[in-house]
Amino acid sequence: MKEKKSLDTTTEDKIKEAARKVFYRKGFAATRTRDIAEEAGINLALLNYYFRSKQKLFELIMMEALGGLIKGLLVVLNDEHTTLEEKIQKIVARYIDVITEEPEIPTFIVSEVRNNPRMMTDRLPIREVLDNSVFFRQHRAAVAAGSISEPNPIHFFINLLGLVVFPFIVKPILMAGRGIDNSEFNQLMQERKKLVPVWIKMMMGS
Amino acid sequence: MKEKKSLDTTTEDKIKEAARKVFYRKGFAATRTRDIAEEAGINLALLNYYFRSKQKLFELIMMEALGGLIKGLLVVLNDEHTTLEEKIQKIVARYIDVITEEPEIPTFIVSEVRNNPRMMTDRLPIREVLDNSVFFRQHRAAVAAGSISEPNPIHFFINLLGLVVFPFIVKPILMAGRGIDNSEFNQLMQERKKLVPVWIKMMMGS
DNA sequence: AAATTTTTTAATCATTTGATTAAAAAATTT
DNA sequence: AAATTTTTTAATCAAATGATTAAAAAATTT
Repeated sequence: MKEKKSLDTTTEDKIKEAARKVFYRKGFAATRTRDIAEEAGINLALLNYYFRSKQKLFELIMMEALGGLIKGLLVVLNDEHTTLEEKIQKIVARYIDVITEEPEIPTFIVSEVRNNPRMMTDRLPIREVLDNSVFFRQHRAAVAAGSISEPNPIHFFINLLGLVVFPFIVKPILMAGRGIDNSEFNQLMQERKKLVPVWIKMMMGS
Repeated sequence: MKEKKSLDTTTEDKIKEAARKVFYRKGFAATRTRDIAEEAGINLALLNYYFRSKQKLFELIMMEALGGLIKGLLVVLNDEHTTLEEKIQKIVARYIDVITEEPEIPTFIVSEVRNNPRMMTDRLPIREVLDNSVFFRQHRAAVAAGSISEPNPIHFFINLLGLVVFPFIVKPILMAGRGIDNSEFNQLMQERKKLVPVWIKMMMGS
């Protein structure tokens, strides 16, 4: 019989959280299993004891990261009771909040997908899910009705996502290159919760 | 006396080009010096003979990449004889062309700057150069005149850059997740040469 | 063409790194 | 509390990897 013994956290969780932190910050290739062990304050062998290998541990972290982001998105995207405009507001606000909590996640995903693009496709049928979403049905309807001028949903989606995510991707450059510190950056992102939906409306609207 | 003996290319250049290719694709940490040697078709020891170390070779590639991007930008940004609007058009068109030639460069830079943010600041005084550019003088003038509604130049610049660069960053996701192939992607980017300046005007204009 | 310098190669080193093992320690069951 | 199972540790392995060396080959100079 297995028992939950969450005196603080279990060893397994400590390792997973340490791995997440280090992988997010440095990526798979630059991460040493010893970095993770040290971060978690455990013996190196425990990592392999609980997770078999660095690769396996990494895949777990990556799938949880992708899964978390996508699941949250789909809930909003498939809400039958909100307008397109409301969905945009929700997506923007939610993603800015989620990524503010874990600012390294976009670069982490982008970097790792570069090395292994099949990661995205092999496990999740993104395309079908997106195309059949309420969101894109509403988008097509808006295009047909003439209230959205740019007909290509790819441009629409890239712009929406880019205006939200790109600032986090260049955050290190902004912080190093301009004199922007963390709280200043976060304030800018909070501003964008209101700004991005307005901008999108201005851009894509007729 | 040194002689140019460009029978095709010199060994040194072969190594540098191979290094560029491999570093761009896989990043510093995931690149093995043996990968570079193989790509260049040379003996491994030659890499160290010509460039001392992997690290030195990498820094050379990175500085050339950054330098190329920034130098091209500054020329446009500081042209006294073009309007703000014309500058935006030029920046968008130029960057889309340059990055289309070398689509991996944005993710390369973003990934590596994450691991070493001081790379950006230590060698190039980005901040001063940007703030004193004709471009931002014109931007401030446009804000003062009321023809641009969003006063914060950071938002302005992030949006401009993001609308251009972000698609390339998520290109692997688009190609894997959606059924977009290379020529389709490039066509979309060519479309954006016209679209982005219009969008920017709609977004940021009053 | 002999001498010298530059370039290239094969072999090897020393470290790093992911992973395993055998034994100790702790927890759980009987 | 003895036996068993689970968790943790220290030591070590084998492969990968950045770098060096000494010698060979090629090019250049004298």
